[in-house]
Formats: sequence, C-alpha cells, structure tokens
Amino acid sequence: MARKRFENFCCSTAQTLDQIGDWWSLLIVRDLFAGARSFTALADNLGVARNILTDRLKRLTEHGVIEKAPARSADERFAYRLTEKGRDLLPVMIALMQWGDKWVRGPGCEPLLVVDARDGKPVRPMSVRAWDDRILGLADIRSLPGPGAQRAAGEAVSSPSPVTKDTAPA
Amino acid sequence: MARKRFENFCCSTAQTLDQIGDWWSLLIVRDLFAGARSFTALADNLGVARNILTDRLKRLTEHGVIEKAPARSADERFAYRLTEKGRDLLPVMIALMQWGDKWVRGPGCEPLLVVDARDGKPVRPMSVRAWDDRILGLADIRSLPGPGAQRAAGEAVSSPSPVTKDTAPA
DNA sequence: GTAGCAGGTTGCAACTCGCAACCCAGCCCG
DNA sequence: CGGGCTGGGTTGCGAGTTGCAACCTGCTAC
Repeated sequence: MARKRFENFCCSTAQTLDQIGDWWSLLIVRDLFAGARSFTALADNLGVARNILTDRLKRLTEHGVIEKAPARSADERFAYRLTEKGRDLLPVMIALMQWGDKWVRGPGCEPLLVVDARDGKPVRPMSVRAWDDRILGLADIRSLPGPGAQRAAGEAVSSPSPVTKDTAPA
Repeated sequence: MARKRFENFCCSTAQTLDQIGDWWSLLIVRDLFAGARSFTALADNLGVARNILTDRLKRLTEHGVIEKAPARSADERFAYRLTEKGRDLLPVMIALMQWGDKWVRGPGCEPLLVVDARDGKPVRPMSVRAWDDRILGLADIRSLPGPGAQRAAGEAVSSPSPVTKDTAPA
C-alpha cells in the first residue's frame, strides 16, 4: 500500500517527517551539507538508485528544501543546493549524527568530527535549552497545546502521561 | 526491492537512520516521549497498522531504544518504555518538531509548545554550540575525519566542498 | 561524426505496507 | 464455569515502492 502521509497529524514532528523523513531524503540533505552538488555525485556517494534519487530531488525541491540551479561549471550541468529552509536542518543533522556517534558507533569511533571553525574544538552535544541557557532534560520540560492545536480525529497526545510531559490535564 | 540498509556507511547519520529513521519508528518514539505506553494506545494514536507496529516495536527493542516491561496495570498488559538510549533522542525530536513548527506550520501555528517546567517559557530553538556556548551557524563549523573514519568503498564525503565544510584535503 | 559523460527515464522483479480478518490468553459477569 | 470483552498480537492478500539495469538525450570533446 502507499505509505501513509502524515499531513493531518497534529504534532509538527509528523509534518517534518512527511517532508524529509524519507529514507533517502535526509541522506541527500546530509550530502548537500557536506558539499555534494551534482546528480552524479549524490548518486555515487549514496549508492542510491537513480530513479529514486530523481524522485527525492523532485520532492525536496517541491517542498522548498533544496533548489536546482542551472549553474553549469564545466563538468556539471545543474547544481542542487540547500535553500534557507534546508540549511535550517543543521541542528537536526547534527543531533542525528551525535546520537549515532554515541549510541551506534560508540565513543572514540566517530567517523566524522564537527568542530568549531574558530578554535577547532568539537561542538557541544546538542541539548535542549531554557531561555536562560540552562540545559534541560526530559524531566525539566512540559509540553502543552499551542496556538495551532486542533483536537482533530486521529491524533491526541493523550495517554497516561508520565512525570515528564503532559498535555493540559483538562 | 528490500530497502537498502545503511550499516556500512561512514557517517553516523546513516547509522542513526538505520536504527530509527523508519517512517514509523520516530513517531513511535515521539508518542512514547508523550506518554503512550501500551500497544493499543500507540496503534490508536498513530493509526499505524498493527503488524507494522509489532515489527517496529520489535526492531526498536532489538536496537535497545525501547524496552517492553511486563508491567501490567489493570488495563494494559505490557508497557513499552524508552531506554536511556531512547530518551537520548530528545534533542533529535525537539529539533524535528521545531523545524516543522517553523517551516511547515508557520510561526504562531505550533500545535504543541515545549516549555521549561520551571518558568513556563518556551525552550530555545535548538542550535549548534561551541564549547564556550557561542551559537554556531553553518559557516562557523568544519567537519573532519574522526577516529573511526574509514575510507571504505561506497562512502566518501568528498565532492567540491563549499566554504562550509570540508573533509581533510589529504 | 562519433565517443563520452551528466542527467535522467523506463521496465521488471523483489520486497513492504496497509487493511481486514483471525487468534489467543486473561479477566469479568452472570 | 461458560461466554463475552479487551489487550496484544499474527496471518494473508493486494497494491505500492524500491533497486537494478538497460536505455535515452543533449552537450562537449576529440
């Protein structure tokens, strides 16, 4: 069956996944962050099937995450680039990478280090911050319905909330 | 065809996606963050097919992201809970949610607000930080091969690096 | 003028997802 | 103590995607 789309989900996480949560889309974005630009470079780096790559590039373009510039520079015809929307995925990419570094590869086995360009030190682990910059853990945050909340059918972050989060007890 | 697995990719992002990058896995994790615990609650909230849910729960359990506790409390037989590894996905979840808030829903339309439990203020937008806590943009960081770097076939973050990132020109 | 390459498109086969129906083990109730 | 209800799945089927490889196209180079 067709993959279910998440458009009418309440939480923005679902919306995000609907646009870039695809298996390949995020890796394409990662490669664009890393400097890849041409169709062939992406295809070679990722090892993705070309028809799939075509489809994903089209979809990402439609969503405004990347753009296809007809800039030809000798050995490439088009250059795919991140838009501002795409570049704004940096925290997501870094968070995913750090999680993989920590929990999949294990400490000391990072294949790629992201460092501060100024002093060459690794960047900090991503963390949720309060307005006064305190680092917040799961126990320090609450979630509540925002301005765009809609109690539409098919979605309701209800359930027996643990200590950590709740969604307006009434 | 079978979805390609990313196990032998260099970048940890691919590894992360291999474990939790599935369409449903991240939403399951999100719901667990939000307090859902039982099989039925997850199935109802997400609207996911039960066989798929079974499969994803099994896979997430195998990867150690969640655990299935036989804790029965009257109306549920089992309780699925996040492990420490799973709880460590908080930055990823928040980053995804914030991106969706900003770029899909638009400002002022957030369906869910995550706030500091202490003062009720919204948490800060996720951002990459230097060791001295400066907020770093794409232009402020570099990436270089880490201790686990392997120039294995099928992966090479090469390509004509832009100003932003590079991968050790030799 | 033809070889080569970037950038796709097309067809086929294998694999997965979604749906709905079925199963099973505990309880709750009479 | 037998039947129904509910939680938590499993099974089968058909439609939809993915992966692979082959083919096409518009340029440039030789």
